[in-house]
Amino acid sequence: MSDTGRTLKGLARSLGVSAATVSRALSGHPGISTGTREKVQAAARAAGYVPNRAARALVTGRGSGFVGLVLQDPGYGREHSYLGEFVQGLGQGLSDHGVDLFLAFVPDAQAELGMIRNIVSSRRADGLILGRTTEADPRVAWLLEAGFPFVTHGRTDHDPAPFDWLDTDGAGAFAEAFALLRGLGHRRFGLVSIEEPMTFRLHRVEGLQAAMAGTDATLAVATSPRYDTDRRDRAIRAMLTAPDRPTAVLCLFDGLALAVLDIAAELGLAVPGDLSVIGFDNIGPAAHARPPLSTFDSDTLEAARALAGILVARMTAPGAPPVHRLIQTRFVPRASHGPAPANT
Amino acid sequence: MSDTGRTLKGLARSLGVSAATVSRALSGHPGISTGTREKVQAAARAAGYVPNRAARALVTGRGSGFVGLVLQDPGYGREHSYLGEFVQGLGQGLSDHGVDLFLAFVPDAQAELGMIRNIVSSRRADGLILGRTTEADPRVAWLLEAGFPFVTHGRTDHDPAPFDWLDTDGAGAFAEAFALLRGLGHRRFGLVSIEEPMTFRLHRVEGLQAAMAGTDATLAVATSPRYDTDRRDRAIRAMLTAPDRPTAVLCLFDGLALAVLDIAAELGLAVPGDLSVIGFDNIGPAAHARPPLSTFDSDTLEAARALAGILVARMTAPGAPPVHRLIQTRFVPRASHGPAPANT
DNA sequence: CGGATTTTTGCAATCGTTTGCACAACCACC
DNA sequence: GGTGGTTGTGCAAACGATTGCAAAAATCCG
Repeated sequence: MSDTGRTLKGLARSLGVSAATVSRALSGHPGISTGTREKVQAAARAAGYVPNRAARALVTGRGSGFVGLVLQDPGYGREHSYLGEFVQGLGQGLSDHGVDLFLAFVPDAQAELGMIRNIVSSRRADGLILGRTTEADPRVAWLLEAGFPFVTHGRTDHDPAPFDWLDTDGAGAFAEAFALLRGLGHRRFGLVSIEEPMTFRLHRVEGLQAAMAGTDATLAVATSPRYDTDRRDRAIRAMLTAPDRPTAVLCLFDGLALAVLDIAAELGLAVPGDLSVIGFDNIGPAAHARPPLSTFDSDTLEAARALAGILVARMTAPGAPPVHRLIQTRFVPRASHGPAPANT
Repeated sequence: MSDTGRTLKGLARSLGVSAATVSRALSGHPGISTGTREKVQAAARAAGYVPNRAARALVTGRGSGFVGLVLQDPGYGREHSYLGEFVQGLGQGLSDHGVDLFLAFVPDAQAELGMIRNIVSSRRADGLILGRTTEADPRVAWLLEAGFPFVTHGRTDHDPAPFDWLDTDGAGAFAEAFALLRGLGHRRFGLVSIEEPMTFRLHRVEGLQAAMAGTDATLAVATSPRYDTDRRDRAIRAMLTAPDRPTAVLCLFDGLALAVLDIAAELGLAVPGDLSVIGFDNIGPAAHARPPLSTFDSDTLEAARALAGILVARMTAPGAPPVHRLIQTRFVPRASHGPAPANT
């Protein structure tokens, strides 16, 4: 047999010991003499032995060594820079713990749920990361019932949540943006948002409304389905051509803000002279927009890395109390906001 | 036992047949009567049975159902939009074939090679995708020797290559760019490039040089290490302030072109009045640059999807002749190029 | 130096699936 | 109703690792 060094058994044979001894020596189990342990470890290293993952996973029942991330195909849409950053952060965070990231792509929400079930049943992953949470998220409900380790990026309507989550403080950011613009003399505000019941929308809007409460500021809202650019543009155009158009517009995320910038230019509105615009996320194009977009940086990379850490901790200690982490954002002032126009 | 429906054996027991029969019925093997087959399939569906991947992989020796992509950490640098698009394309292409994508992150080239060896030895993946090839790529050499299925995005110096690759026709694009600018009256050209021996650099530069041969056009070259923005900016600045500065600059990729745009603005050079700039890749920010960047679109998403298809084909037919695919680029004319200045 | 104790090691079962081979059942034909 | 040929099914041995339990070896102690 030529499997010397490739398999446990082969390695054991070439050393004249049993497979059990080799296994214990390599995994640092007690009950192995220091001499044998060192001999085995040296031989394993020399032979370049790497345990077969499938075999290990099979016997231990867990330990595929993967963490899964299920992505809806149009979900991250053309938001590739976000996806790239998120994935890279996760990968970095996981590789510190010797875990690999596995990605599954599905066409829609229903397929996503099916895929999650499939992953759990086939034991293809030891844990899952859920992005883009909704208020009543069926994925969360199912995983909770299945008792499978997971962490969400974003909150749901559970309170307190019996699972781990990490979220960015959108409410705080929007309150901060309001205060800033208010201080610059703005009184008529606009909000460009989406229709989907994502929790990040909820929190940002609530943060804004809470900050506005008690002031004499007004709010016009433009919403559209997330991936319908036509309706989005129509809604924005309507908002900007209304009689009492806002002088300051907050956008749920940068993609919307960039659209506002384009439409403002098309309508002959000067930014920030006539109109202030503030986004959220600080995606790549924001810095290169005309004018460069003022926005909030949520450090996706770092958030993803933290998510990875939380999940790994959960997988190793299933019983630990849930971890909830709210990440503060950082305002990135660029050139798309300024004082309210004089004639207001 | 409560494993009815969760495992093959349990399913078999509840049906009163043997595990072998269930296995054959589900995997469509011949020699099973239609009646039993349908009964088994129905029961499996009803019970939501999903085969355990580890067990299957263990017995078949292959078939972990994963394809691996190893990424160097600073490798894709801040090029997250590229990474996101690439990963998404791969995922889409693979999921069509029931294969999942798995990502491993490593800090440097040496670790990457180690990781590849590790993946192959542990049978964690059935195939690998290699990005960012260099001319003499050690990963390729090793995988070739190991006889492990892989496909590269980009060529190496093998000719003809005894493996599958897919690449974008950078030579063609740069020749096209030269012809275009030449037709607009430009005679003094600049090239902003990097120092690393990536094959995409080689091909683009060769394409440009071949197109220039026999003309009276001149070429100034600015190079720097890929991720050293200081040296990059100094090199660009030197090129643009030289006595006979170029009137048209080709950039190896968009990131460099955006830097050229910034530096030109800083130096008071009008684009495209004084200087034409053309990039490559058509990344997100290119469309939002000032002025919007003329560039070449290589449709990363589609390329990645094609890569996935090539790899799956290779995994199922290891002996087939190597596939080589050169993807044509599409010029995206925007506002950063124009006729040569009059006083030249 | 013999027995008790502790250490070190090996045996064998197990995880869930696939698959070669043998066997049972059925049909048809002479 | 034997013989021969299909067909459909089950038995059992893998795949490569982990681990409870028992046996063997080493150590200790009086």
